[in-house]
Amino acid sequence: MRKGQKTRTAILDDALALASQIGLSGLTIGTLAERSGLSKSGLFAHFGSKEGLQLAVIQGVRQLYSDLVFLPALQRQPGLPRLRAIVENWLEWTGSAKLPGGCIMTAAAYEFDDCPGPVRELVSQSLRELRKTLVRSVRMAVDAGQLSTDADPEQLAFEICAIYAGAQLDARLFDDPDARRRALLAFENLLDRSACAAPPAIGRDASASFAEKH
Amino acid sequence: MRKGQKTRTAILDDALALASQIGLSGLTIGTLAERSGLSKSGLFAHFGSKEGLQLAVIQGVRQLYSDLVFLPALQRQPGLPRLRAIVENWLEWTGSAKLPGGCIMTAAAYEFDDCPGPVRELVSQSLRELRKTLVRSVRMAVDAGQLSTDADPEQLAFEICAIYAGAQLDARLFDDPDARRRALLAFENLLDRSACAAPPAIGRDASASFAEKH
DNA sequence: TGCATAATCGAACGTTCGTGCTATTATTCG
DNA sequence: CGAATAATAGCACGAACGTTCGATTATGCA
Repeated sequence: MRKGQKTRTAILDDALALASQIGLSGLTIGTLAERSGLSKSGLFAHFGSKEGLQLAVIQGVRQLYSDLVFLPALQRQPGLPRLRAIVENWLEWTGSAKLPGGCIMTAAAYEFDDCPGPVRELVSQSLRELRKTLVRSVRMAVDAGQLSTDADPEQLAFEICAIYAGAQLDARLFDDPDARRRALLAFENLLDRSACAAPPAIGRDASASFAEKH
Repeated sequence: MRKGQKTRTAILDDALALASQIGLSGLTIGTLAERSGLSKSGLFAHFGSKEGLQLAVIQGVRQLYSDLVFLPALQRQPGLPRLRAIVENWLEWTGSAKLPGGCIMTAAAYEFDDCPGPVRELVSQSLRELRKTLVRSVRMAVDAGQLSTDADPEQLAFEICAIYAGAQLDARLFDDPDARRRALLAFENLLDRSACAAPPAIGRDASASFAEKH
């Protein structure tokens, strides 16, 4: 790898950490340069503009999402096990990624939702893809007979995303250590609702047991 | 009312609209002064500092919340009707308030969740109060026999907040006109889960009918 | 009406912002 | 090794930032 690429990667590592704390627009070339041990102009040359830096950060986040959330989940069986893995990985990916200030993508979504431009577009597209992945996972679970055919994949995917966004707030704004547990419980409640028409009698015990274990 | 108070109120109106689009830290004294037809220093004198302006904006949002979401809901019977009113009002309050760029409080929550200081504290405290109000409303519904005694008020309140946060993203980032409908559906699903142990047989029809109507 | 006081303005401060340039130092490869 | 090229530093720029202060105008009450 060329030297330039190496420093660019190093810069982005710092940029992700910084952006997770102060946001994408709060991210400043001066402070980032100082933190990375480069001159302002030296750092600037790597991205061409502040917007270029912001886009690079988001691409970095996408890469991390992929590596820490989706790829590991592919090891699990399609359907419910994989969907559960995605949600579990998702809920702790900022920890694994050593991001000191929570999910950059979610914060950017709220930050740029009314600021037209390439950044908003990239964030929007990224989250749409994530949503599609969730929808597909739910569909697989339905096809595998693990969720009821009455389940509404789009609605479920929406609610899963909502749970994630809510968990972020509880964890970071309220400093609530129970946020993850609460989110997982909400997720399992979601699955219960769409559970397969089970052997009559006390049919919801099997899926409810998961939430109790965690 | 003194003249000063009047202009201060006018400034805050513009500030709320602006902050809803570009965020609390994006909000700038220069642009706000221009938009309000005041000089920078003239506007500055009303708030003493940028942080003072930000705090005033959040106080303004709290006032609007109160006027548009909670107070009208107090007209309804305690319990489920009031809880439903809160959620419905909440989901459309930014529209009623003519805020062009979505919910300032939610955006501020993600913006400041890692930035210690009075702003973060005020946002955090405001959302905690909102949460408590929801918990109380759920409890009333339980006491009134409208929700099962098995219902977990804290968990329900968490999920309601999550739904709201999720709806914001769908509406503003995805420009999805179905966001509100989806959110209300998620809410009704939540209530279904905690529905009272009903006259056996097909006990979930009464509460499900609401979602179908909307 | 007159006077104390409140409200607003204008200009300036020192910083920091993003962004160009030109030079200089490193790295890569024939 | 030496030449071509990549990578970085240094410096400067205009603009905008939050903030201060003294001057000026408008307001409200005796």
